[in-house]
Amino acid sequence: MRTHYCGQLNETLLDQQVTLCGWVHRRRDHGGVIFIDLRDREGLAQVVFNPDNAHTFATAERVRSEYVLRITGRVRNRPPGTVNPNLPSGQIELACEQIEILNSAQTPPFQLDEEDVSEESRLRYRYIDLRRPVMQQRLRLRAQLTRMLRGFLDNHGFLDIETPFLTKATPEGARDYLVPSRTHPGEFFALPQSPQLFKQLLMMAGMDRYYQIVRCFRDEDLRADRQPEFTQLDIETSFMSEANITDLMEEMIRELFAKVLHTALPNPFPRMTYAEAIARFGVDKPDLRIPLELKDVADLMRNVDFKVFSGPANDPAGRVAALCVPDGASLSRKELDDYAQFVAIYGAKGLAYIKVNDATQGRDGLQSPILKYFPDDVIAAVLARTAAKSGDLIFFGADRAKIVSEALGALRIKLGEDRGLVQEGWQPLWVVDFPMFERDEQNQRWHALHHPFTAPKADSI
RNA sequence: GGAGUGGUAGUUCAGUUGGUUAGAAUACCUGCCUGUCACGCAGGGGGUCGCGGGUUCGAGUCCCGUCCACUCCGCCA
Repeated sequence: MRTHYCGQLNETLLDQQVTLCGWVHRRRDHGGVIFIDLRDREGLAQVVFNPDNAHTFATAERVRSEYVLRITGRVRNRPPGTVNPNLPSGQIELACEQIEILNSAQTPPFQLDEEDVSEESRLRYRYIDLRRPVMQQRLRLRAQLTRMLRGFLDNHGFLDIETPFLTKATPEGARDYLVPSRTHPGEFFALPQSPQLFKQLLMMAGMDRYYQIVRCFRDEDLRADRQPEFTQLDIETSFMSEANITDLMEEMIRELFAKVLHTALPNPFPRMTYAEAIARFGVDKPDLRIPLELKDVADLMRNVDFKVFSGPANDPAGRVAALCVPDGASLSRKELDDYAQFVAIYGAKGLAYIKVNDATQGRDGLQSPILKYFPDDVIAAVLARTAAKSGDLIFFGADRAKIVSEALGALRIKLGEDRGLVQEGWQPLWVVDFPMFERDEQNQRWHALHHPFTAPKADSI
C-alpha cells in the first residue's frame, strides 16, 4: 500500500517507514551504491540502495528507465554536503528496505526531459508525453482553472446546466461534425459548434444566469492554436447591461489570474474601440506587449507623384500607413525581401521602406527606392509622425484599407517576435464598439460580424 | 482548396561543389566505479538517407512524381 507521494517526502517524515509507488525517472549506478529517482505526479524522491541488502541491490541493478516500482524504506537525512537544493525533497532520501517491480518497461522512444520532440512522436507515445512534468503541469492548471471558474460563477448566482451533444445541424457559422443515425438511416446528428441555441432556450425559460464549461466541435481546418474540438466557458445572462457583463467578466479574469497564475492584472482593464485597434494595430485583438504602432500617412501622400501611394491616399476605401521599426536600418536586403514576401500572403503587392540612417540630415540621411517621389516637407512630416530615430526603418503599406491593416498588422506581430520586442507578462484589453456588419467583397454582401472574446496567442493549455 | 518549409541512427540534428566505409549529441548494451542527482570513465551495437522513377562512371546531395508532417492563407470566432 502506498503511504506517500514521492514529491511529498520531507524532513517531517524522518525515521519513518514509508512506501512509494512510481516510475524510474533516472538511475545512477556507482557500483557500490545505486540511486534511483522515483517519480510520481507530485515529484521526485531519491531512493538509495546499498549492497548490504543483496536482494534489493540486485533488483536495483536490473531496473531500467520507466519501470514501475513499489519501494518501502526509511526516510533519513542525506549525508552532509549531498543535499540537493533543486529538489523539494532534496534534504532527505529513502533508504530502501523492500523493492518490487510492478511493471517493466521498454526503452522510452524519447527522454522525458528532452525538448523539441516532434508532435508526431509525442502523440504516437501519448502516454509517455503525458508523463513529462510540463504536461502534468498543464493538466493540473486546467483542473485548477475550471475549479476556480465554477467557484466564482456559483458564487455569483450562475447555474451550471448541461446541454445536448447529439443535436440538429444549424445553418450558421462553421461546418458541423456529423454523426450517422442508426434509427433513422440516411440522417445525421450534428455535434454542437457551441451551445448557442440551448442557452437561449434557457434564458427564455427564465434561468437568468447560466454557465457551462463545455466541449465544442467545429469541422474546420486546423491552426497551431486551433483545434476542431475544444473546451470553452459558455455564459448567457438576462437583464444585464454591457457594463454589468464586462465588470463581472473582468472580476472573474482578475481573480483567475490572481489565484491560479499569481499575477495581478489592472483594475479596470483598459478599453479600446474597434476603430482605434484597427487604426493603431491593424487587428481587432491587438497584442499590446509589442511596442510598435501603425501610423496613418494618407494625408501626406495625396499629392506625391507616386500612384501606388497617392491612389489609395485619395480613395475613401484605401489606406496608407507606416510602421517604424526601431534599429531596423540594419535589416539586410534578404530580410527585407522576406518581409515583403510575408505581407504578400495578405494581399499586399509590395513593401516599401525607408532606412533612416541619420534622422538629422533630412533626405541625405535616408535610403530608399521611393525617396525620389517625396518632397522634403513630406519626408519631414513622415519622420515626425513615425518618431523615427537614427538607425530605424519605416515600412509602408498602401492599398485597400483591409489589405493594409491585415498586412501591416501581421507584420507588426512578426517583427515583434523576430526582433525580441514582445514584453513579458499580460496585457488585458477590452475592444469595444465592434461594427455589427462587415462587407464581404467577394460575395458583394454584408454579413454579421461576431464579437470575439479573443486573446493574443499564448501557450495552449 | 492554396502557398511555404521539412522528412538522414530510438530521439534531436549536421552532412560543403555530386566522389572512398553517411557523422555528432543524447538514448541503448557491456565492463569498471560506495554519495551521485543530466554521475563519471572505457568499450560496443544501431541507417531501406520517407517512397518510386530519372540524369550520371558515381546521388543523402541534382530533376520529376508521390506520400507524410508542420506553419500560414482561405476557412473558423
